[in-house]
Amino acid sequence: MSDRLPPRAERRRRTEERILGAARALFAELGFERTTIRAVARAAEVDPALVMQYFGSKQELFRLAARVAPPPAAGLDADELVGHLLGTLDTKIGALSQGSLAMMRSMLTHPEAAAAAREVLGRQIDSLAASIPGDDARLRAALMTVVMLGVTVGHQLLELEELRTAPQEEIARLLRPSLRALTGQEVS
Amino acid sequence: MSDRLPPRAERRRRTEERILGAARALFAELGFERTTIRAVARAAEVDPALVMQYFGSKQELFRLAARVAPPPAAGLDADELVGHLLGTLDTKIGALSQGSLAMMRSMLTHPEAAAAAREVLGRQIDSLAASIPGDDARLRAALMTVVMLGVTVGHQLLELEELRTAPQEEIARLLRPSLRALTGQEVS
DNA sequence: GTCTATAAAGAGATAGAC
DNA sequence: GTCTATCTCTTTATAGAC
Repeated sequence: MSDRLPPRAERRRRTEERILGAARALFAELGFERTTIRAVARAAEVDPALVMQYFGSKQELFRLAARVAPPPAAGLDADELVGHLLGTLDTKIGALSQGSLAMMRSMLTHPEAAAAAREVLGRQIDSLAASIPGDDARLRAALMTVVMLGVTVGHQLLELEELRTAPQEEIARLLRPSLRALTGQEVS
Repeated sequence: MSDRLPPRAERRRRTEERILGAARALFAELGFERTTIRAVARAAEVDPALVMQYFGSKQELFRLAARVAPPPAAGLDADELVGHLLGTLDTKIGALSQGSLAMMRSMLTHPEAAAAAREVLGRQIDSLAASIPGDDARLRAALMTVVMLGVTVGHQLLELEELRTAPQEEIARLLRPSLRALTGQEVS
């Protein structure tokens, strides 16, 4: 145990992180089924057996790679709400986190990804519903959530030409009144 | 060649149709990768080799099973447009055609399904854009399309609780102003 | 025409050498 | 600790018996 950076643990941590990064990228691009342990290992420049050694199974590797950050806190009014949702359209550089993309890519075909998606979307619905008045707040919140889901799927995963080439602000500008309508507020 | 229903051709046609039906159901539920020729054959009560004999490959079977009806013609005003879109929310009985569901289930993970989805959505965008005025008609049409996509994915494929339990008319009622806003019309 | 048997390929996972 | 080699399983697809 030298008291410089301990090469053992530190190197291991970095290798794990490199593998996870490669896994995120491949899962996000290809989905669970078409991504192989071998391909992840190749991309991370390690031996396939090492991936298994570190993560135990492909399933577990996916579980860690597709982990998604919890949505930011709630307690906003309707205007702030819409602004925040539109802000998540960070088409800009890194787009969505690779982890979220990995989860979304497989959410229609992989049971565990589907469960994760339902949970994340459910939390977003809870969060939005808390800021919307009325009996139908939950349904409105669910619709706002799937509207954003549709835009994200169309843009990031299907890469529809019309959305890919439009500036983010333009999309946000057109979407804002549409989301506002779902909050049940009158047009201000 | 008797001149009653020729048993040969007719029986073959029916068997093909039974296989296609089973394939649609399984592809719609599980997606391309997790659906096996064996499972399709079992569901259709035929021999796996027969499926291959009739359709040549799993790819070709999917191509036929995931064929989707072309969208109905255009030429409507904005109001009719929104009404028509909301009408396609046929949550009622058969939901969407099994073929469309099969295509959508795999659109994020199967290259051919993705291409088919882009084509179908592209045609819908064309159709909608023709009825919307303004320079940004195509972007507006694309947003309307992905909004409906998000609702359908959330409802039919992810089966989000809030959408599953809501009556179709309620969803349509809340969604209408939101879609209207995307057409660029003033609220009437 | 229909099915049995099998070929061929690719995957995840594991045991043991170094 | 890392990798070589392999095991085992499952799949699509095919060839040939009946």
